[in-house]
Amino acid sequence: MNSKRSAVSGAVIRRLPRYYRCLEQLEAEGTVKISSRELAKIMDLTASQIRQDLNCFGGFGQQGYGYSVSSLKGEVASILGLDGARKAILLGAGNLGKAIIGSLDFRASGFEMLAIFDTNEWIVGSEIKEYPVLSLDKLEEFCHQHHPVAAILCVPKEGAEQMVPRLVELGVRSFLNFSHYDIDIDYQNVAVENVYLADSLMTLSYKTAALEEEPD
Amino acid sequence: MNSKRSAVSGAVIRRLPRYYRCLEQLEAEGTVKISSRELAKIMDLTASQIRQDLNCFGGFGQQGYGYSVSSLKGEVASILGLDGARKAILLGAGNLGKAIIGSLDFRASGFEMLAIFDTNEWIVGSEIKEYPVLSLDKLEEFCHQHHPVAAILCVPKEGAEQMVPRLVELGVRSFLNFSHYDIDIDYQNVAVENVYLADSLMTLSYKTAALEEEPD
DNA sequence: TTTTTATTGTCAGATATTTGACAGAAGGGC
DNA sequence: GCCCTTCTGTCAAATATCTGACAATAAAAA
Repeated sequence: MNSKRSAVSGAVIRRLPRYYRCLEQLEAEGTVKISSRELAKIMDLTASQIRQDLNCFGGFGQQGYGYSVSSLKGEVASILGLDGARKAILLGAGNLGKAIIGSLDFRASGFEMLAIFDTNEWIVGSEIKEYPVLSLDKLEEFCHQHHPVAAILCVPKEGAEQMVPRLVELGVRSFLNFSHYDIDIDYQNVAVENVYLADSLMTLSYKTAALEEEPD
Repeated sequence: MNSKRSAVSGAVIRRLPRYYRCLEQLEAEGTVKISSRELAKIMDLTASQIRQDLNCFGGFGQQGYGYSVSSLKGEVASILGLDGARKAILLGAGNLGKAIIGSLDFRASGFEMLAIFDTNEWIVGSEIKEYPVLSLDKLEEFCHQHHPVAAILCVPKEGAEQMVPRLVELGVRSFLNFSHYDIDIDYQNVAVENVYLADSLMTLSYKTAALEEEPD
């Protein structure tokens, strides 16, 4: 089933975490089975879309019954790679970096967070939520020793611009990018997930303005 | 030109902030004019798409010349409503809330941030980056007096679930939602922009796993 | 002033994504 | 054990989005 991975469209992939989240909650509520129709109602999608999305990876359902919540959750977790423990580091221990460290569960998302890097000598040597804060000068040394594959960039644009080639050189292959630097530059074999918070705020501005115009 | 607003697809709207960001940088670099082809190269899109995107709102270019960077930037700003000052509040002064307050420029994104609300009595009464932190108990009083139209939700899922109807009741019409509560529930005349940070991390996990599988 | 070149706005075709329809498999009642 | 109902997997049609092509137009060059 995983062999199809490359053929799966981005639209489907972006929905997977939401499926997972929803299944997690259903399981917590004690729901044992669910039909595509019920799930569609909860998630505000069409039943057809859900069946088609899941079928990109395999036939997890059973005709006349539906899907087993726990086993489907397991399948989605496996597709997303949440059962892995890929080594990751975070760069930039400012407000945003601290917020990310504090609010995301790396383990539950398939990563093992190793350390936080920053240039601020005042916090280097301390710990943030169990993770050591190291000096950026030690990046090379650290990477050669521990080989992290993923990096979370919570640094300003200029920082990211300099950091990305350096990290790629050190073997980091995937980036969660919170800076406003577009890592669209196509490195081969590098995965990027951009989160542009400022863009979201502007999109909200647009939507708010649109509301005022036509309160239909 | 704004009359077409409702007909514009979401795909186009989500690209607008990136256009704006790019034009801002070009202007800062002193670029006066730009053709769709040049812009396409910078943004890694097709020239055709750029021309079509912009034409949703009006013909801002000039044949044989291209687009004036500064005037196009102005047009995009106006489309996004960045020239406005819509009153906004932020709920939840935890790590994430502080990070959002610290890293986003509300004024530049069309909003006027009025205040931050939290339940933690230790910080109520203090200020975070010029904005007062108020008790959630004062929400009704505050809203009746100042009429904010937008709210940024940096609270946990349960908090958001309770807060949204309360805020809608108080006249808040648009939400930037960082909680994992899906405000898909269709209130009429309410705009929502969801930012699911945990989803982004899972998506990165998927992409990282995919890299390992086929390093082609 | 005329010609050449650059570049837009627009349209139609291509591609991607979503939806609706239905055959066939599995469960549940009688 | 048989029938009825439920529900999946899949296919084809509908819709949305993107791309390539080109006439029309403005600037630049001659």
